[in-house]
Amino acid sequence: MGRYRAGIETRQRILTATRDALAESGLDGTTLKAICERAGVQPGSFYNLFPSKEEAVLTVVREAIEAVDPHPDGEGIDRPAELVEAFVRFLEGQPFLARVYLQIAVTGAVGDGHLIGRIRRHRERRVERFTDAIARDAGLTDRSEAQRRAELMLATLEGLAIATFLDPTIDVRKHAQSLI
Amino acid sequence: MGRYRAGIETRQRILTATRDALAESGLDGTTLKAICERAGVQPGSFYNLFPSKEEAVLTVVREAIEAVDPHPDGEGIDRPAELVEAFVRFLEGQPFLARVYLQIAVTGAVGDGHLIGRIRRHRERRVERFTDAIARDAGLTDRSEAQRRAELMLATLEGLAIATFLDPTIDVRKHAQSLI
DNA sequence: GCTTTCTTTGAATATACACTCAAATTTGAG
DNA sequence: CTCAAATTTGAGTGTATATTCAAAGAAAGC
Repeated sequence: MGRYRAGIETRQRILTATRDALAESGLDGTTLKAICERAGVQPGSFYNLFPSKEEAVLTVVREAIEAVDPHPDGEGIDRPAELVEAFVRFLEGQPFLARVYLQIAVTGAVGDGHLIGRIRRHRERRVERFTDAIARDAGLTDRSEAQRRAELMLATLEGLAIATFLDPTIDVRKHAQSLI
Repeated sequence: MGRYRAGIETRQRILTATRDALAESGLDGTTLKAICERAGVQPGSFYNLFPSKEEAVLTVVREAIEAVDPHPDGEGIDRPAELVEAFVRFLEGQPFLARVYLQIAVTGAVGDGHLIGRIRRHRERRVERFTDAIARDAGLTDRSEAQRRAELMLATLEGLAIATFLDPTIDVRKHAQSLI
C-alpha cells in the first residue's frame, strides 16, 4: 500500500475540503459531492484513499481534538485546568467540529455500532485523564470520588457545548473556569 | 378545519406509532414509511393531519416533556429539586425521546432554522424557570448570579444525558442529586 | 337522502445519497 | 526506457427519502 506523492497530496486536499465543508454546511450538508467538488476530485479518487465518508469526517475531528491536547503524545502530566482549557479552546476555535463530535455521540449509537464504538472509547480515555488529573490535584486517595467528579465535570463541559450551539452569546470560558 | 371523530383517532394512532418507532429505531430510522406502517395508514392520510414528519416527531417529544413537568400549567412554584427530578424522570423514563431532543438541538441549527427556533425558545424558558427557582431557593437578590448557576446546572444535566447514551451504566440520578 | 366537509387511498414525483468499477492515465524506481 | 504499482476518471448502480394529488370513500348536519 505504498503511496505516491500525488496520493498523499490528494489525501490532504480531501481532508481540507472535508473540514471546510463541515464548517460551512454542517455534518448533513457535507455530502460526498460537496467534498469532491471542493477538493477537485472525482468520487472514485476519494474512495481510493478513504474507505468511507465517515472515515474522512472522523479523521478531521480527531486531528482537531489532538491539536488542542496539552500532551498529545501521552507523556507528561495533565492538570485539570489544562484539560478544561483544551476543551474550551476546541469549542471556541472549531465550533463546527465540536458540533460534529457531539452529533456523532448523540446520533451514532443507533447506527452500525462501529463509529459510536470509537467515540465511546475516546470518551472513556478522556474520563480517565480527568480522573487522574483531579485525583492528583486534589490529593484524593479515593479514586472513585475523583471519577465521580470527572464525570460530572466532563458532562458539564459537553452540556456547555450544546448550550453555545443554541445560544452563542453564552460565555463558555467563564462557566468553565468556575469548574476548577 | 373542524375534524371528524375518525380524523382525531387517526391522529392519535399516528402519534403512538411515531413514539414507538422512535423508541425502536431512533430518529433516523423513523421514516414516514415506518410511521405509516405502524399506524396502518397511507402517506396521504398522514399529510392530511400533519404538515410534516418533523411536526409529528416534535409533538411526541413535547408531550413527553410536559408529562414530567411538575407544574405543566405554568401555575405553582418550582423548586430546584423538582426541576432536576423532572429531568431525571424524563431521561430514565423515555431515554429515546431524550436522545431525539438532544439530537435536534445539536443537529438542528444548520437546518431550516424553524425547528431549531422552537428548541431554542423551549430552552430559554427552561433557563428562566431554573433561574427563578434557584434565586428563590438560595434567597439570591442578584438575578444574574442565579442565572449563571441555572445555565451551569442545565448544561450539566444535558451533558449527563449525553453521557448516559455513551455509557448507560452511569448513575444519572446520583450525579444529578449532587447538584442541589 | 342530499350535500358539504372531512378522510383515505396509493401510485407518482422528484430528488438525493454513498458507493462501485473498468478503463485510462500518471508516477517513480531500477 | 520499461513496467508494475498507484492514481484518476466519470458514468453508472442501487436504494431510500419526504411529499403531492386527484380520485374514491366515509361522516355528519339538515
